[in-house]
Amino acid sequence: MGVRREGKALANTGRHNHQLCVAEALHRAETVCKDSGARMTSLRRMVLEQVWRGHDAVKAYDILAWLGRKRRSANPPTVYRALQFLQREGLVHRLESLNAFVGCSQPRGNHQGQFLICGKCGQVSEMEAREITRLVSESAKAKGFITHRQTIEVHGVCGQCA
Amino acid sequence: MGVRREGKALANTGRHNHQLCVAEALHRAETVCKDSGARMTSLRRMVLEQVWRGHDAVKAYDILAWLGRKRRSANPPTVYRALQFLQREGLVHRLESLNAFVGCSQPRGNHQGQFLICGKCGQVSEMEAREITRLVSESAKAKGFITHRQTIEVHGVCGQCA
DNA sequence: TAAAGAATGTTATAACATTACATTTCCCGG
DNA sequence: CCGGGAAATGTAATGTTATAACATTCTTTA
Repeated sequence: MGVRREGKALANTGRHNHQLCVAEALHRAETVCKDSGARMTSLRRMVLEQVWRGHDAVKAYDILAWLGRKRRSANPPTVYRALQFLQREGLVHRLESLNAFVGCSQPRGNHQGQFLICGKCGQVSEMEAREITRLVSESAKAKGFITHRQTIEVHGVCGQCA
Repeated sequence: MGVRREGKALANTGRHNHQLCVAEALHRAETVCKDSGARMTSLRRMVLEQVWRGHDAVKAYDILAWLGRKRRSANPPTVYRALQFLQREGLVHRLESLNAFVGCSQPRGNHQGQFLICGKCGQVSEMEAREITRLVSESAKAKGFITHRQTIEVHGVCGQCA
């Protein structure tokens, strides 16, 4: 595993003011939910806030541990249900190759992203290269395969670390 | 989960003679190991054979259960170690989005594949579209990111099922 | 053939995720 | 305002996936 951040809850990552990222993410969440008629409860807000504690991928059980300190009840289903909800609303993505979650900063309906995962600092950034999505779909189609969903996760080293 | 095959060990999948696939896979394995100086033991052969019981993805614990019937000792590390070895030799791939494994039919050194996973029949086929690999690397590079490894898994419906 | 290194055995536990059912909260029509 | 139904959350148990740590056996080769 690349990096440990448990408990620290650093406010700044790299050279930006991360408070702003969090605030924006929470605000987007309100908007998205208002639009879709979904309920943005306080539990879900807390989970989303934890997902956005930084720009690295966050483990369900880390969220659970943190939640345990803030409220009486916290069990796995609590966290997994909230994460599922946030995924449905497009506010959070699951990274299959890490068993972890990351916030989405462009939660427009149903987009396919590609994820760049830095092995040094753990930061994850999301690309949305429609050419890639298209090329993958077409290549699959050429083999008679109809694409529903693409999982594209790139492991390597980010610009800051290189 | 798409499909159950546990225990059945069908010889034919679709319209082909699967015995042949298995035989070829085992033969390739011998060659690959001879070339790399690695040891192809009987345990590893058995695991590889199970991975090739069909063209769908195989779970580590299914292999474990099967192994348990064939030999005295079978514990998780037995299987995971064999799978790790087979991955190193390029004979097997891990599908991150399924937590499962699939045999590789073109085990030339260090290739990057893309996997087409049918949600109906469970069959997995591997593409090796160098354009995709290239486009993904370049897109990442444009963001300052150096690619080491790509995980590309496409979920959808295969030609036979459609 | 003995030492070294590779492979496997063995026990235990860590890490990740879901099922099933009970209770509470929220919202809406009456 | 209030009662019924749906959504959300609580709770306990368990299922699934994976690794750590150390002991033993096997294989190669000097």
